[in-house]
Amino acid sequence: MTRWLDEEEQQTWRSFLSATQLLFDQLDRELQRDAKIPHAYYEILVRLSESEGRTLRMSQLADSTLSSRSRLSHAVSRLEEAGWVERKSCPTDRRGQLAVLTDKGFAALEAAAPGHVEGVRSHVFDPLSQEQRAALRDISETLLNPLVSERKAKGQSAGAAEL
Amino acid sequence: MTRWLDEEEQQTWRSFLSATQLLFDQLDRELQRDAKIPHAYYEILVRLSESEGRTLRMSQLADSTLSSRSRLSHAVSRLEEAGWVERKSCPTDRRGQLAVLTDKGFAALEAAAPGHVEGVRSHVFDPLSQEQRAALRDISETLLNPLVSERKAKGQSAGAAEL
DNA sequence: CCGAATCAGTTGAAGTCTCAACTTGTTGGC
DNA sequence: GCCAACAAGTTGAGACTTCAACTGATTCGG
Repeated sequence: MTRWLDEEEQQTWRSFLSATQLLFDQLDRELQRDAKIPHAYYEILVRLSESEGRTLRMSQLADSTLSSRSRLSHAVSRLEEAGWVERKSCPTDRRGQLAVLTDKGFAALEAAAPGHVEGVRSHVFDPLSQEQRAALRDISETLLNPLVSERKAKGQSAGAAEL
Repeated sequence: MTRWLDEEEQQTWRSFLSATQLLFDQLDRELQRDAKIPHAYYEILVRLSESEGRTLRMSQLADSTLSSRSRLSHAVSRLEEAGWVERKSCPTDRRGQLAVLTDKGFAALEAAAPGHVEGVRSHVFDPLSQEQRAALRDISETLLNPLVSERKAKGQSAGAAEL
C-alpha cells in the first residue's frame, strides 16, 4: 500500500535534507560564534525590532516566529537575563505580556545582522542562478500553505500571517 | 558595506525558512508520535539498514548522517538502551566501534518507514509539480557542494559521500 | 451575573544537541 | 624503537526544545 519514493524522488529528498541540514547548521554555528545566540533567538530579535514600539504580545511573537508558546517563554526569559528584552504586562488584557526589545538588544541585533546576512548570501543566494532563486521562492510558497493549515489545525493558534 | 537582501530576496528567504521549519517540525512530530524517535535517530536506523551486515563504523555513520561524533555517540547509546542497535569493537582497529542494527531495530524501522514516507510524500512531493520537483533537486544539489566543502574545512572529517 | 469553557502565559522535567576535555590507539619522522 | 602528532570515540556540563500540567484572566450561554 505504501507509496514508496522512486529513485528520482529519493535523490531529491536526500539532497534536500542534506542541504538544509548543513545550511542551518552552518548559519547557526556562525551566529553562535559571532553573536552568541541561536538562530531562533535572532529571529525573535528581528521580529521585535520590526514591530511598533519594538514591542509585541507574547502570543504574536510566538506565532510570527513559528515557535511554541512554551519555547518562546523560555527564550524570552533567557533574553531577559541578557538584558536584550524586557517583559511588561499588557494594559488591555491582564493575562497578556508584552515583550519589548531594549536598546541594548537592538544594538546586539545591529551588530549581528551584517554577518548573518552575509552568511545567508554566501550560502544561499550567491550559489544560485536567478532562475533558481525564483524557483526556490515558488517552491517554498507552494509548500508553505498546506503546512500552515496543518499547524493551525493542530491547535497552534493563529496563522503565521506576516512572514 | 553589507550586501543587504532586497525585497525579493527577503521574501524568498523568509518563505524558505518558514516552509522548511514547519516541514521538519511536522515530520519530526509525526515520527515522534508514531515511532517514538526523532528524525535524526530514524536516519541512523536507515543508514545502518542499508549497510553491509547492517553494520557501520561510528565515524562513517556520523559522516553519512551529517552528525557530529559526539551527537552520534549519545544517540547510539540511546538506541542501544532501546535494544535497536548494538556496539561491537572493530576487529581491524582497536580504537574503532561498530554499530550494528539488531533485528528488533530493523523491525522498528520497518514499522516506522511507511508512515514517514507517507508524510514526506504528502508534505513535499504531492504539493509540487513535476517541474518544481526537478527544480528542488537541482537547487538542493547546487547548495550542497559548497556546504560540504565548508564543513570538511571545519574539521568534520570525511565527506558526506553517499547521500 | 455565574460557572464552564477557553485563552495567555509559565513552569519543571525529560530529551536532545553542542562544546570542550579526555582516553585510548595509531602513525610517521628521526 | 620512540615520541610527538593525530585519529576514534566517549563523556559531562550546559543550553535549547518539547510536552504536559498548571495558574490566572476572559468570555459566553443560560
